Amino acid sequence: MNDKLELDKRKAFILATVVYEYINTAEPVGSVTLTQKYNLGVSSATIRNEMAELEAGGYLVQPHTSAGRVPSDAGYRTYVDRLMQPETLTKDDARRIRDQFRDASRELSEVVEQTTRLLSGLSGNLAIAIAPSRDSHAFKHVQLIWLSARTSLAIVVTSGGVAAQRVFEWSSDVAADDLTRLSNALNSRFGNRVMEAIGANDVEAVCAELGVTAEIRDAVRSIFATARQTDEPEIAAAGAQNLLDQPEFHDLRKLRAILRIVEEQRTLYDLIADELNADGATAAPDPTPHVRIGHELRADELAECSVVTVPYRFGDRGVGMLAILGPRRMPYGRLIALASGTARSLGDHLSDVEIR
Amino acid sequence: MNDKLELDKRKAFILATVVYEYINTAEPVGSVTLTQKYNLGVSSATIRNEMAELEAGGYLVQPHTSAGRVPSDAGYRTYVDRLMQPETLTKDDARRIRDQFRDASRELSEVVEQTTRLLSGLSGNLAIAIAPSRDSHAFKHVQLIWLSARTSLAIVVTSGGVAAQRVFEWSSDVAADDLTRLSNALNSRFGNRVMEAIGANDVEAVCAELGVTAEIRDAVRSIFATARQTDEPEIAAAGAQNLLDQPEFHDLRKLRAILRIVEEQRTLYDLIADELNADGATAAPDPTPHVRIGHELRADELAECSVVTVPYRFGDRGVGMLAILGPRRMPYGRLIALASGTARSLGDHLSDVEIR
DNA sequence: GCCTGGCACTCCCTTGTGCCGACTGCTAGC
DNA sequence: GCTAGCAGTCGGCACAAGGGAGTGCCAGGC
Repeated sequence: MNDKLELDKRKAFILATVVYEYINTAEPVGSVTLTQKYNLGVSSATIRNEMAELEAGGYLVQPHTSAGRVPSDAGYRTYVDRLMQPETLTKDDARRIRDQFRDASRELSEVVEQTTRLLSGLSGNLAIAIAPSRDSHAFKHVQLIWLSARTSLAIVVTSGGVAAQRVFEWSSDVAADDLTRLSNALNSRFGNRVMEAIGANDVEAVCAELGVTAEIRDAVRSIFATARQTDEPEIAAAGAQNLLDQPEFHDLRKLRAILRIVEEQRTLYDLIADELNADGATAAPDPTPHVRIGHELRADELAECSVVTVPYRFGDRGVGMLAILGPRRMPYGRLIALASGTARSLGDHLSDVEIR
Repeated sequence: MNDKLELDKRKAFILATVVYEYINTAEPVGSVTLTQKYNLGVSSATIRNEMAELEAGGYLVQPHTSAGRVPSDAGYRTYVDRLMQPETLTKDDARRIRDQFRDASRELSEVVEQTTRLLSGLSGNLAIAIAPSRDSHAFKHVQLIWLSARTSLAIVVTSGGVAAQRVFEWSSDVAADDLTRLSNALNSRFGNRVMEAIGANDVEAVCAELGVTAEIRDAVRSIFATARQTDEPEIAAAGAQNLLDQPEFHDLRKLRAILRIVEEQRTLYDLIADELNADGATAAPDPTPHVRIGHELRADELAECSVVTVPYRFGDRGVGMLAILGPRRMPYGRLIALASGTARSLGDHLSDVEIR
């Protein structure tokens, strides 16, 4: 690849047109097609020369000698960064997004799941969403509920809703009053604190002050740990069957490889969350969609895929991630508009739902 | 099809062997293969005559003139009902099921989802699970929690855990005491009643007795309605990518048709829940797995599929459903054992988790 | 110096053909 | 009632031929 190749106006136009045409037709683009379909003012021979140079520059590749040209990763990259027209949401898409969130669930994890379904339906690709880490939620309430002398229910509520709930069975009788006092103490101590900032030590300190049994102390510690749930990020994906429509996935092996990645929550998370962690949960996320193309994804199975990611905010600090995964040959402009539009609406919806 | 054809011992053995062989190889079975691989004591010509009669009787079909035989729906049906050996769980499968439930989640919907993953992994097919209807849960607790003068959090807990939670914003100030009194009244009135038996009227009656505002009354009514959630049954599916391995689904059109069904929660529910509703939630379910084969599923797209369903119990009355969907050419004995073993373990786990 | 028409060449893909192999049904004989 | 043998059928594979799309290059023109 020759990075020094500057694209003059005509080369840029040809490259843009090849990418555009290939995205729409899935067929390698030849010089004659180009001159016939687009008004270039020069002959196909000239285009051939230009295309040869674009290939030498690393922007295009030829599947085989007598075929047309197909964009390379670098070709797509240039297209996305410099050549394509930014798009805005179509009226119809905007309406569907609005409708979806008007009667969306009020429960965080359900909203996230519904959003992947919406986004996969609109985009015709695979949609993925990561819920904001519970560590960034604000603590709202804990309630230890007396069910019987030997059983209690514990519930922890954060700004995202019920974050943990668990029934405990005690080895000795427990008084309802004690549970209430403990609940009140925990609530007044931790009210509105970020979950991340509530450690096991803090919980134990409160328990110690009230002199509750070791059994109850352990129970409370464990319910707070569950509520933080730092280990398993919540992630949802929908629309894998959309990929079947794409000719690049008619090869079953490729399809399988991709589905395997999607099936593994962990790899899927790693794929999408790069930028989430880079930003850090505290910094305000850059709400611009990011595009990663082919090998930029650093996974051989995804060499023919691209991913559009965009963060969405949950309250003041929480950040989640939306993503669209599809073939490199995806309509970038439209998908970027869809992703950022959906992320915005999702953020708005969540600030409605958030417990303040 | 000729229902009067009685299967003598030899015909039965030949049919069983053809089904068995086809299940294992996915290739039409010819008379010579049969005589060579299995000790039949007669020549291939005799087998040919027998197979011709089995075809006339509707048990076998020929994909084309010069091909071997393949079982028909009726052939599989006879195999499943009368010919095959019942299997028990292998030690290895039993261990994996045990391991899974040992550290499974304690939250109902999560358990259901994890179970589909387990069952799809073990069976190598698509696994589906329907959570027991919340109508059959027992009411355990409602708590109206004062967050601020104008906001409250309402939580309804049933035997299945937190069934509903919602933040309400009031148009006028609300006293914490009023919320507590209302919570107590509702709890003592409804304690342990089946959710199904708690109607909007009952809720309103309690509210009227305490003289709460219309706003609060509506809020309570709505949170109870959400908790019952009769409309949208909870359903999970996992392992669709397993179907890619099966040669019958290498045709992308068929695969698409099936994925479309699985994607639609509603159709998926209808597919599995037949027997759930037939039994009624009150009757103790027959814990024997049911098998439906090909056209018995009453869906053209599933003409080449079979489904194994088995109910599992949740507490005394609640019933959910597990299912395995795969090609007709599935190892029925093994899958039946897996399904019923998993259903049993799931039921046991749930009675641990259930709030009593 | 850049552009263009023309041409030879390359390679894929489709179509057609022939052959092999698998399997059946039938018949005559044991 | 069973069996051996045989003719017939059909799918699938290998192979060759032809068409088509597209390229690179070259010589000539503006």
